[in-house]
Amino acid sequence: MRLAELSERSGVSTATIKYYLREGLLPPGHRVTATTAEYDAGHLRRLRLVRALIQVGGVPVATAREVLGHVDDESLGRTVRLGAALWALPHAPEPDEDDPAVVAARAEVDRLLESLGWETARELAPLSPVHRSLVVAVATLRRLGYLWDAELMAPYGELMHQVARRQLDFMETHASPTEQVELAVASAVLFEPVLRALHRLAQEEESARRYGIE
Amino acid sequence: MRLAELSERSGVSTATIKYYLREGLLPPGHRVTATTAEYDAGHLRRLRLVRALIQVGGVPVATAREVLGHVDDESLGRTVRLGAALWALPHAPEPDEDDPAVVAARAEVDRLLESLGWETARELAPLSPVHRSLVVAVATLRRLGYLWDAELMAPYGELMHQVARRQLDFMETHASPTEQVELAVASAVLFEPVLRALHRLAQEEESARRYGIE
DNA sequence: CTTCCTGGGATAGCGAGACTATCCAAGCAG
DNA sequence: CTGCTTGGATAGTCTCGCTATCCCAGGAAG
Repeated sequence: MRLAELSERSGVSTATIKYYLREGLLPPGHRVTATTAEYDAGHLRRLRLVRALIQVGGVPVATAREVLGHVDDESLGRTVRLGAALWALPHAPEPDEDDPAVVAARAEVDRLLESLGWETARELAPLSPVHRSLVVAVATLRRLGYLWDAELMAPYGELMHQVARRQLDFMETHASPTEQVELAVASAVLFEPVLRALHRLAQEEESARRYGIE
Repeated sequence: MRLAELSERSGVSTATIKYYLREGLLPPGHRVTATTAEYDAGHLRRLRLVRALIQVGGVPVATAREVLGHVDDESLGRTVRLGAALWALPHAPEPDEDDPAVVAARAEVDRLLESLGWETARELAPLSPVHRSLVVAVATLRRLGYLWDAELMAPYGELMHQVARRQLDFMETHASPTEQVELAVASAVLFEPVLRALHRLAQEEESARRYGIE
C-alpha cells in the first residue's frame, strides 16, 4: 500500500505520517520508483503502536523514538528489552538530596524494598529511573504532610507484584517471541491506563458503598 | 509573609506565583496596604498542592483550577467531592462508537463490572469519564491485537478494589475532616505515581527473577 | 511530446500550554 | 525627595505536536 492508503487504514493524516517518518518513529517504506514507496502490514501495526504510545500513553515523540529503538534492538534479552523500554519512559527530575523530605522518602523506599525482598530492585536502585520516580513521588506526598512509610506501602507493593506476575504469565502463554517485545512495551505503557481507570472506578465504587451518593 | 517570602519558602518563582494568582489556583493574599499583601501557611500549603498537581500529577492548569474548585466547595459530601475531583481530571476523548474495537471493549467492560458486582459503577457508566477512559484504553489494546476481556481484567479489578479499600481506611483513620477533601485529591492524583512506580519496579523485579538479567 | 495529476520530501507556520521577562505605579524608608 | 521594593498588567518565549504550503519528479492521457 502507498502512503495515502496507510493514512486511510490507520486514520492518521498523511501529513502526520510524514512527520513520524521524519522523526524516525516509523521506518521508511520500500522505494518502488523514485517518487513512490510501498508500505506493508508491519508499517500499519507500528503506526498503531506509535499512536497508542503518544495518545493513550501520553509519551512524548522523542521518548517514543527511544522506546521503539529498544524494541527494534534484537540483540537484547527479554528483561533488558523490557527494562530498556521502562527506563526510556519519561521519569521524574533529579530529586534535591538536601531536601529532608527526599532523604526520608529514600530511606522509606529502601526499607520497603528490603521488606518486600525485591533484591534486583535494591541492586539497581542507584541507577533506576523507576526507583527515583518512586522516591520523588513519596517525597512529594511527605512534603504535603502525608507520611507514607514502608509499612504503609508494603501491601500496595505486594498487590502490584501480583499484577506484574499475572502480566508476565499472560505474556509467556499468549505471545509469540516476536510479539513479546511489543507486548512488553504495551504492558509498560498501555496497560497502565487500564490499571489507573480500574483504580479510580474502584475508588468511586467503594466510596459510594461506604458513604452513599449523598 | 509577603510574596517574596512565599516564593522563597515554596521554591516557586514570584512570577509563577503571580501567574497562579491570576489563574485563580491560589486565593489572593490579605491586602495590608495598597501595595502589599500578606500570605499565610494556608497559602503555602495550597501552593504546594498546586505544584504537586501540576508537576507530579501532570494536571493542566485549567483542570487544576476546576479540581481545586471542588475541593473548596464545602457544600458537597465526601463521595461527591471525591467524585468531582476524579471527574474533573483529564479524561480520554469521546470514543468512536462505530469502531468495532470500541464496541467490543464496551461490552467487555460492562461484563467486567457485572462480574465484580460494582453496582454504582454500572449505574454511573453512561456519565462517568472514568468509565469512558477504561473503554478507550481497552479498545486501544484490542486494536493492537491484545484481546483483553472481562475474565482477564477481573483479577486486576479485585486487586485495585483492595487498593481503594486500603486508601479509604487510611483516610478515615488518619485525616481530620478538613484534611479529608485534600487527601481525596492527593489519593486521586498523587498516589497514582506511587502506584505506577511500584508496578514498574515489580515488573522489573519479576522479570529479573524469571529470566535473569542476561 | 506535452500537459496534467498524484505521491512524496522539505520547510515554515500554527495553536495550545506553561511559564517568564518587562514595564509601571504606589508606597515607605532614609 | 529619592530610590528601592512590592504587586499588578501585558506581552513575549519556548516547547510540542502537528499541519499547511510549496516544490519536484515521474507516470498517464491526449
